[in-house]
Amino acid sequence: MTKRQEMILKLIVDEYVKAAEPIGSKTLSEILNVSSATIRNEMGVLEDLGYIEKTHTSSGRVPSEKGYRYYIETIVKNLDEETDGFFEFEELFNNKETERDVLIKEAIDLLSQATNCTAISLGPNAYHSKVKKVQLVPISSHQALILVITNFGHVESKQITLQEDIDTQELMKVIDLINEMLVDTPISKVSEKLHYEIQHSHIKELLKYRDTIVESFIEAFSKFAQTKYYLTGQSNMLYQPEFNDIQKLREFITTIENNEIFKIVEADSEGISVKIGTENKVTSMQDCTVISSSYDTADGEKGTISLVGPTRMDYRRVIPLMKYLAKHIQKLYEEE
Amino acid sequence: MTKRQEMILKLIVDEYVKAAEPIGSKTLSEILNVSSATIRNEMGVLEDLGYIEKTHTSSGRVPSEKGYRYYIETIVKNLDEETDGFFEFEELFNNKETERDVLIKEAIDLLSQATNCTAISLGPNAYHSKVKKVQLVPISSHQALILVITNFGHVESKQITLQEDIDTQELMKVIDLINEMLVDTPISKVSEKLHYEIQHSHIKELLKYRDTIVESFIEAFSKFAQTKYYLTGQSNMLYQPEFNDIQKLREFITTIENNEIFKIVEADSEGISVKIGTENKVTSMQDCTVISSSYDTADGEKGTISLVGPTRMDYRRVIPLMKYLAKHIQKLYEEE
DNA sequence: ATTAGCATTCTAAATGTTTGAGTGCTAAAG
DNA sequence: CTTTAGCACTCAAACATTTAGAATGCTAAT
Repeated sequence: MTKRQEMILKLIVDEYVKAAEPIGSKTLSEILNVSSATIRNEMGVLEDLGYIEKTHTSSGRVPSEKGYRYYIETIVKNLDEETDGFFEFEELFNNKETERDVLIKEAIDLLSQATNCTAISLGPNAYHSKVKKVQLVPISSHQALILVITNFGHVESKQITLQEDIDTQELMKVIDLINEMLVDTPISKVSEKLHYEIQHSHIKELLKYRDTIVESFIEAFSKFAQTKYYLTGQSNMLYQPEFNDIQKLREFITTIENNEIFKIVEADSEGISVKIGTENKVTSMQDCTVISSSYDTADGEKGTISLVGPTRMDYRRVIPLMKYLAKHIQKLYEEE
Repeated sequence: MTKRQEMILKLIVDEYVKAAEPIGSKTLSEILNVSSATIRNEMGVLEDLGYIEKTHTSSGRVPSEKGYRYYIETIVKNLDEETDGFFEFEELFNNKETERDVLIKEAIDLLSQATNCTAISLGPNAYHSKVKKVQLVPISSHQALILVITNFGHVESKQITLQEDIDTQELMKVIDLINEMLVDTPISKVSEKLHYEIQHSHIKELLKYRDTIVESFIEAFSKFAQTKYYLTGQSNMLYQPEFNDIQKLREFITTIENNEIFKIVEADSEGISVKIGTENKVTSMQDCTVISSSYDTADGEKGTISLVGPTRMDYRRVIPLMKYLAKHIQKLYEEE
């Protein structure tokens, strides 16, 4: 591809992103100061190469998926890291007062607003955190609350109903033992350890109904494995012209409500990943691009932020922004 | 209104609900065994009275809001309480194993599925619960977790950062005092009491940085006041013909995403409330009906379940169902 | 009070017409 | 060999026209 052809491809992408309408030779001839016929010839070549397409015989050109791909790899990747210009975001991250999770949520809100796309944060789960403390709080004569706290301050609780004939003293002793047993155990190992130790300790004799209690514990622990997520800005996106087709709009909303969108988002995502159109496997998303950028937390988990929008999105702005955000969120974890 | 006119109104509503298309005189004449001309005369009367409308000069009739109102007040209200026929729901409520909150969530899911409407559960907040226990759990050298537990087993937590020069011993003493101070205090009174007592106790001298600590406490408590909600089934609803208008669809989604829907839902709602079309104040909802049914919890709070759907919905089935659900959810609270 | 009959009204779908933006190709000019 | 002017051609989108059918209101007869 010649330098000029690349320039034309770049312009087609840029203009199409702005206008949402096929770009004709006349438009480009005005920008490049060559005749429209020349542009047409060059466009013919680009079309043969598969970088651009017509929507019908006599329409202007739009970028193909291959065209976008080229644009991203060649043009966006070579941009100087534009760390500036993200003024609102900087302001956000400079506010040291706000809690980390709240900050992330706000950043995601802002992201969706700034891009008119749907933004998603897939928080790291606490699966590899360690147990800090296990506790039982009685709340009535036959109800109690199991509390589990991790070294990163996550709390999960599970209510249990106590059998009539249980001795509170005994129970407390059991909890103390369990506590001792589990402190500093990674959440992922809890179930295993609990089952094993109980066979070899004197809890076995201590408590008749230990099975139900232990199961309740395990249930409480299993909550840590659930990845927390936050999704926002669907409505921004719906006003984009690609969603003028009512059937597509419905399918998109359905996909989101059924959480199918996470099938796409969770996938691989080492660093930044851009999936254009049919590169996504979920059919209702095949007019969309999904950009995911992941970050590492201190405890070895990975979190991901993602952006879902029409294939026609402003990659030049969005990709650096996503990198910037992931970097800063990672920093939040490192500071802790 | 004569008996026959009422019958015709009922039929128009019933048929329109099924077909989603204006009902003509011919259709009804077949059902009622009178000529279409007779029906036309009666329809003329009903239209003059404002119960039905035409969509254009030569169309069939559709119920007006006034017509729906009459239908609900006169025809639905007089139905024998049809407690049966809610087979799937009964099954749900008979499962005594499941936790209450999960059960409500499942019921709401089923409700939206069974009606093709959006269903919402506005859980009671814990504003009037009482403090059962307050606790501080250190999670690192300069991080700690404030835990607050209510008599109904709700837990809220807030992470705090500890000043370098704080003495853990001192801090624990403060927490003990606060605990003593607050046990059995209703959440709604906590802030007041905390501020008052602290002026009159020796905590004042005990701890330099008590202000930040106290504020963190209050923040943790304030989380109880937030009403928890659950919303499901938007996507079901979008496939209804009233959402063929793309603009309406977009506005509806936006309203939901911005939580504006709660403006409508929360309102009054003693017992069951049915708001038809323009009776709702949010403009994007004026082709919808919102049905809310509330229940009392043991601790004097009110919870609400709501159903949002097109004005053309099957009131005969939905209204008894909503009553049934509210009744059974209330029972869940009473059993505890 | 009911109904048959009929002219009237209006929508929705099918069909035709016009316009303009854009293309590809050819042949001339640089 | 590259660029460009010129022209015939294509197609979508907007607009106008036609047609069929469903429903109406009204009148006059039952």
